[in-house]
Amino acid sequence: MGATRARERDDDGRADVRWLDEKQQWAWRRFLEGTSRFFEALGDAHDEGLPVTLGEYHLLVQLSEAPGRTLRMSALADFLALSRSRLTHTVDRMERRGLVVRTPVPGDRRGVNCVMTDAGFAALVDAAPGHVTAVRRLLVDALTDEELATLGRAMAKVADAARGPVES
Amino acid sequence: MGATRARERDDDGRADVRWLDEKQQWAWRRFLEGTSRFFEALGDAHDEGLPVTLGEYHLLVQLSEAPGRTLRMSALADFLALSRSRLTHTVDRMERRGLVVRTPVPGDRRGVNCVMTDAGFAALVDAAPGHVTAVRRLLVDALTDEELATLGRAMAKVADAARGPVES
DNA sequence: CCAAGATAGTTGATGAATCAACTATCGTCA
DNA sequence: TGACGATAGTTGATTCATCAACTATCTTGG
Repeated sequence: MGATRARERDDDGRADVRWLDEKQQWAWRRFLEGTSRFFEALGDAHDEGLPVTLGEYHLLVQLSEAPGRTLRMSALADFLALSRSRLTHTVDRMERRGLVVRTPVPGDRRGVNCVMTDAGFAALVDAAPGHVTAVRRLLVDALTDEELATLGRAMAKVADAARGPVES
Repeated sequence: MGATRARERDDDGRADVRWLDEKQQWAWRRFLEGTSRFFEALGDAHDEGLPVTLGEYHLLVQLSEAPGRTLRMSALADFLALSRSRLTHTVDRMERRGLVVRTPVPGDRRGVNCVMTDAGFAALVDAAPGHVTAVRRLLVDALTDEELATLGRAMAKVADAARGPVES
């Protein structure tokens, strides 16, 4: 529900949709194109030269910051905004390559911990310079400090807007 | 080259990587999480209730604004920042559903035009209210006018940064 | 005019994402 | 205690994206 709501336009016309004005449309399209090109370019930077993909990199970053370099699957899924299923498959692949291992969660026999191995940490260390350099070139250094700060604030709001209203 | 460059750290250490400071890192992570959640939520809004996926919607929008509701495959790929291959497959699927048709390009026998059908236009009209409502809720109405404007300007710069520096 | 290279688009194989269905464990309330 | 719903995670089928290889046409320099 929610986003689906505005679709009851069949009974008596287009209803009360508030379209975007020029400026809004412009900003929205810039956002769309910018994110698309940004993530494509960043992904390319990882594919050609770095030992882990962008998604794997973010997963390793989360683990590297967790106590014991360990995080439950569910916590990892939340942090990375990934579906459980997708995380399972991703961790499968990374485990095969020896970057992480699965261990049982002590207190809860349903739970599975994902633990970064030394090889995983090495891969992270290996990838970090190229990653950061790319993020800098594509985002941080492309903007003024104010723009970057505003971007951060704005995207925090957007994340909130997207996180909450699944229901209601 | 370029993003790949910073990976020659094997000979004498970490080299001269400029890491991100606190604020930069914060902004970057907000950007990452925000975009991720935004596109997931917007995609969901399309999946549950709207007749076309988000990607198909954008394709139809481009066609709807082109003269004759027609665009060459290559132009479409550029506008949408899609690979040729991906566009071919996407148009395959849409053509099977009758949303677009392929026709030869008059002057150039290599070329293929993608033409929106009436059914395609109807699907666009059908999807538009729900789409716009979702974009509003998730982005436009979540921000102040200034934030949105700055976001647009910033992302235009990001798009530039990502578009150019493939080479060099 | 023609050979070489560029451009346009497709194809099919491989790998990744998604979805629904499933097992297992946990928590709680009667 | 034991039944029921919620939570944790996996599985396998399907759908989609990606990549390299390929055909066909066009363009340009000699």
